[in-house]
Amino acid sequence: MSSSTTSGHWSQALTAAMSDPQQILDSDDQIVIIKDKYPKALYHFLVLPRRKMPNLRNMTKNDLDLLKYMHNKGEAFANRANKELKFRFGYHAIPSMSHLHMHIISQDFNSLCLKTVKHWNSFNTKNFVDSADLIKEIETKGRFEIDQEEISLLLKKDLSCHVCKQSFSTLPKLKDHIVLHDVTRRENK
DNA sequence: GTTCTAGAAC
DNA sequence: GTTCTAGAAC
Repeated sequence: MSSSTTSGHWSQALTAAMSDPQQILDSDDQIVIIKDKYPKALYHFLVLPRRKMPNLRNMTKNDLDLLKYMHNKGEAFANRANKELKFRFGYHAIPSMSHLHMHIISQDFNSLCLKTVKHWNSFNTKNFVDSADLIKEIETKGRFEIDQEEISLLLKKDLSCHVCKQSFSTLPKLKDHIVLHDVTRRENK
């Protein structure tokens, strides 16, 4: 069988991971939590609903209960993993992998797997949709809107620090800079 | 999503 | 010469 058949294609890897007991960190009847295979920060996990969910812009109020459940499970999991670091919980507006997944990611971005401009911007522009914002917008407007063209431009735009907004010409320079910030922690004392 | 690597940028 | 990005992957 070819490796490019649908079930074996790279974009289906999350669906495969969900049914691999060795990869499951936590699960219940509604969700599964796994490690991101190429973590972009010290702590980087994914919350996946067991049932198939539409993509962000096809969500309706009927999906709110599960979205809230995923959010709460994600926050609890982050608290268990590390109480010092600041975390964000959210979805990529333009995801590469199939099967809806909520990222749980600490804001240190200290990782050798973070290698490209697109990596950086996918977590630090409007391509990263905070779970709380998604939920709020579906509650108030009944749906979530995405300007795909705007987002794909953002992914290529110049790099800037998520803490102080300083711009950098290359990713290595930005990575050298962000380690200087201690405000990736929850309390900046 | 990643790997590989050509050639642009420095 | 080295660093860095960006496009193909059959």
